[in-house]
Amino acid sequence: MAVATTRGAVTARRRVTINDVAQHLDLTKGTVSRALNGYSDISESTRLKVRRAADQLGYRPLSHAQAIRTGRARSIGLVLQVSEHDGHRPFVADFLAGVSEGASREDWTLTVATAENDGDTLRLLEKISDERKADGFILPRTLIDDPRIAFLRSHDTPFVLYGRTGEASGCAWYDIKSEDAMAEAVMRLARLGHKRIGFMPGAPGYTYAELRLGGYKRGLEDAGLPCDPALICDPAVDRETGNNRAEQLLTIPNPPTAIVCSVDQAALGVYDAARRHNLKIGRDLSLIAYDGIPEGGFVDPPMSTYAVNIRKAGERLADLLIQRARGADPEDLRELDQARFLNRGSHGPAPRRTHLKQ
Amino acid sequence: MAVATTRGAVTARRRVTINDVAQHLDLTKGTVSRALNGYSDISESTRLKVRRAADQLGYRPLSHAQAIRTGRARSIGLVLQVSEHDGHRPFVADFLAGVSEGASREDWTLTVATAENDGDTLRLLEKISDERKADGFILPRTLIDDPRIAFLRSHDTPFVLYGRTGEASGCAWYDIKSEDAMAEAVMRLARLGHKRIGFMPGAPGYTYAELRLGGYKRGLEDAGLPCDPALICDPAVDRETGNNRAEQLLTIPNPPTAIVCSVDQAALGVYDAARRHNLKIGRDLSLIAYDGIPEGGFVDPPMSTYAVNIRKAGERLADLLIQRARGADPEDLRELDQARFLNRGSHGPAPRRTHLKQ
DNA sequence: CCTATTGCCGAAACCGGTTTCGGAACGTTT
DNA sequence: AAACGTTCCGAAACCGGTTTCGGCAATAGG
Repeated sequence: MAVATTRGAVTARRRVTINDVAQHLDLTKGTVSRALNGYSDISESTRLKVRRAADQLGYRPLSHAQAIRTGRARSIGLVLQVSEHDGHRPFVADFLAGVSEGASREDWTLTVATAENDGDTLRLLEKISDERKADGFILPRTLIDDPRIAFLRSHDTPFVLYGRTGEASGCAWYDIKSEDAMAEAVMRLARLGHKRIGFMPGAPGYTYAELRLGGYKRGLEDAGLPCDPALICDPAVDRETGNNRAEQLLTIPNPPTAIVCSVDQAALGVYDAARRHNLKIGRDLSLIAYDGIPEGGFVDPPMSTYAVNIRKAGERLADLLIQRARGADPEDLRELDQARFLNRGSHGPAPRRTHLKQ
Repeated sequence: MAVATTRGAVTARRRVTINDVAQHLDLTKGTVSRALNGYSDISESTRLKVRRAADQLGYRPLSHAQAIRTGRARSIGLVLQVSEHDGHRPFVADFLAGVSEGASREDWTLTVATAENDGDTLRLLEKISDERKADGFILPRTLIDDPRIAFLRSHDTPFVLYGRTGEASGCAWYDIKSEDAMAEAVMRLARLGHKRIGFMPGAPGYTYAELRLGGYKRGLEDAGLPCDPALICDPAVDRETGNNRAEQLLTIPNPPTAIVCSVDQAALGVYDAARRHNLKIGRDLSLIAYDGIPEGGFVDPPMSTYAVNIRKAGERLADLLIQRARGADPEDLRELDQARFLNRGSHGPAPRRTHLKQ
């Protein structure tokens, strides 16, 4: 008669434990463990015998049995904050793929949780960390003043930031030089004859928003153009707000002939506003944005933008976190990468005379 | 002098273990454990004392220390297959939010991995299951003949399907009655006077595609319309293919005046094709799709579609899996839900005469 | 008043690994 | 031949929990 197991099925196939392997070879489990973990006090011949027997018997150590002694669960924690209207959602799949790839390369796994707000996030970080379901965390979307950092520090839990931060001392991070992209975008437009170049900032509070605004200003400076505060609209990260902010920019006296957007999603709204004003994007109004969302390729004309390899970001972050959890100095764990320009149809020479209704 | 800990920092705050709690109360750790886990052989007064002391000391059991004896890691496994061009990507964030919510409600967590192909998927399922990083799996996007099912069965690992399957005996699942939505869509269009209603199937091999096609056919039958094979185009799940398939439908003799799409993303392609043919969606060509992606609200006119509460799906699936892992009979773990119709502008009365170029 | 039952907790085994320690076997040096 | 050093493995402690078992004391029953 079949025996019910804890797994809920009726077959009674017992797990192969390290004891089974040891018994099969007439060794002790300690020896088997050391052999499999590459200790130097095991002879090459027994090491081989053990590895072969383990493979043959299909032995796979229980991760939590290992964790109890080693203290490491071999798991990366990731708490995603998914707000209702969030332009960053499309990236989630790619980002996960990258982190997962980077994790499994070192034989780690990924523990994911989602939070609605900041309080939730901290609560989840604490729980996952306290129960040691993860050995450390990747913190996406770094804030200028990020409560997660202080929190994890006080909990003595390793972490790696996706995005630099203000007080970054002792922090490991990976980031894209989006400020360079913004500066370069301004230069491109300036070279095409644009004198009035508007800017649409990203969500306030986030480090990237500050950096990209700085990049825009640097670009103006490099191009020898004045910085007119009226050309910098209010922040936008989604299509609808982007639409409104573009409206704001297009109705000032002497409106811009080009707009640089911090975020692709918001740039989609610029298309809407342009249509309303009878402006043809790429001819009457130039546009360069940032992120590289797939939708940017489908609009008419396709959007010129700086694309981020979000998957690679995830991969690198996973690698950095694992090193950090293994004790590496955070100061040595910092990487910067750059975005790739997608030269498409949304930017062109400055129009002779402005087509804008004044 | 500060002592370096395994966590990589320099503070030396030792973890509070069950022994600390026991010692603090002058009890044994066994008693503390039983008190915290609600055993009946512990008096109410000590139970209270223990719980209070645990809270006060900040005791939180190590999940893997528990797991080693109980055999349960309290973790839901999820292997996502993220192919390059995948219409299902936008859902990932919502789906994760749902699963995460359902998991944490029972104090479980979520272990996620991503795979490139079927082989990868099976390999990851095996690894995660063998190492017991997860107690069971949620299997999204059920195939008619799904290799994951046989695999997990043979590995004696619990699972719950998102989507029914062919040979579903002994399987737990959650699904949306998308076939009903398709049938209803056809009825709506028929009531609006449409006689020639086309259908764009979803990805072959998936259960949902088969079911939705069936729903379409049932709808025709209910409406008393003949089923013309020429009105059923080849499958499409992304915008570009949808565009091509729509072209296919619009160029047959006596083309349809309405199209029902299995997938929103593909329906976006129908907009492109219609524009090319100078057909105004909602007037010259009616369209009803399925999924409820956000982009559907931004196209012109907004897309009429059946929206799925993907977050709720994740939540229910998490709940079902946990029950399954706790030993519940899979036959009792089956739920059906329905999609909600978003009555927007992409469908309308059948045009008097066809506007299509023949 | 003695026995049977019940309530409640201590003691110890147990889960499946890892790591430390000591010592047997063998070769090398004086 | 004795002293010493290496190589390699067994034995046992250990990690932090859970679960089983047995026994003491208080209560109930006859």
